[in-house]
Amino acid sequence: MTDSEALVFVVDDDDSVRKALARLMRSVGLHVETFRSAGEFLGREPHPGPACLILDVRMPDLSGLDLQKELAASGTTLPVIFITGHGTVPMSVQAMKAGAVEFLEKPFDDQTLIDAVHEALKKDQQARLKKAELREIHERVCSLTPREREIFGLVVSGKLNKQIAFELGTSEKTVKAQRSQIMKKMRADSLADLVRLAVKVGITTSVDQAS
Amino acid sequence: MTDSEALVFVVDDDDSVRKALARLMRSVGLHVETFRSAGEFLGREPHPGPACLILDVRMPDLSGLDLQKELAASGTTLPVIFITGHGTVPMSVQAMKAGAVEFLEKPFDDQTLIDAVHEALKKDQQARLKKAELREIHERVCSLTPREREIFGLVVSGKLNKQIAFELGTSEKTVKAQRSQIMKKMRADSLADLVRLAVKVGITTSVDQAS
DNA sequence: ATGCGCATAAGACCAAAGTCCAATTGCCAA
DNA sequence: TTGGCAATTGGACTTTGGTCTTATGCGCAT
Repeated sequence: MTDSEALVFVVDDDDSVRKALARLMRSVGLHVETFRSAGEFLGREPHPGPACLILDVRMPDLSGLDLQKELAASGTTLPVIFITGHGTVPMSVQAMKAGAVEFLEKPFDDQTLIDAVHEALKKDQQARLKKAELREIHERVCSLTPREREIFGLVVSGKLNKQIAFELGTSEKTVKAQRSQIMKKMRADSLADLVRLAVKVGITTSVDQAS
Repeated sequence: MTDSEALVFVVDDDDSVRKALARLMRSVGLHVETFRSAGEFLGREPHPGPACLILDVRMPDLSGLDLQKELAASGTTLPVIFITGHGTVPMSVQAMKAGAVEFLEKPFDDQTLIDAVHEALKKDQQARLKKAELREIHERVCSLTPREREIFGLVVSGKLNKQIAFELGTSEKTVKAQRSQIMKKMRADSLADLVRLAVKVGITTSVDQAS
């Protein structure tokens, strides 16, 4: 699985900045794609591999902070590094609160930006791995029939087959049959595995006991 | 369980600022304790209830950012709100990276600070609840004998009693006996519960299967 | 030395879970 | 309409887990 290489997006309305950043990134072996506006960036199709975004705060139309908000709202979890010529404290605080990896004022040290980019890419890679794992599990959950999903929840809540049967108004036999179906479909080798899968996708039918 | 009330710590070397902040906090019904230096604050004993810290960045001796670092290093997870007269972007970025709730420049809006304090207290409360839960579970784990802990790990990894017995070179009978001891001591009503407890305290003996 | 906790283990027994096979019903799609 | 699939259930049987009781050997502390 040679997944595509790391990619750095640069969004800045200043041509020379874009060129300089692109050169810098390429000088350390990173692929770059540049955009002159937030809107232009939003038009592109998603990148399959690890990526991050270097973003100028001040831009015509949509500002960098607006774009960050936009991305978050659309569920895109791309790590963002801000650069700015005239940054203010409130601006940087807002950006960092919204999850920015770094907020750099021009002129900045090249190495500082490169370090930030590496950190951002690493973060994205981890997020992707986690997301992929969750998607995989979720897919298995989706392969369950509605009834099986229901029983799934009851099983991982620690209920006995007979209890489940009673609650659902069916027979214990049925529960057993579906239970093994669930184990197959979820590819769980043991109840312990099944519970862990349920925890990962946040399935908690029963009352999560407080101390 | 009437746990003690919320408490706001203020650390600032300026007398008038301390007084003003104390008055502001009291005006919204919050208890306050003020300190004129980081060192003085570090000398106090921990507060049992929800708390947060309003911290001036620039102070003689230990700066606010240093104190924040100090606290983190000592395992204290007190939410911090920074206030400063002459803040810079790098300063605020550092503070936010280190987990600060807010970073405000003087003069700031009273309500903004109050909102931040409430947010910080809420955060601390949640952190305390989570920590208390973990401590409780950890205590139960500590009540297990070394052998029981070992079996605990194997049980939640999904192994059968007979497999566990084989791996440990004992008999299945023994494993069963200790297994029920474990369930009692951990106060788990089912294997599912036990697995969830194990997940919470990060017990993963077996290979955590990747997709 | 005497007792206690821990690990060990056996027997007896029951409850629960898993497996294999077989069969029925109901609904959707070809 | 007819075939297929999901959901349902039963029977028979094995394996596993859980409980209770009882008992032994060991090391540590009083």
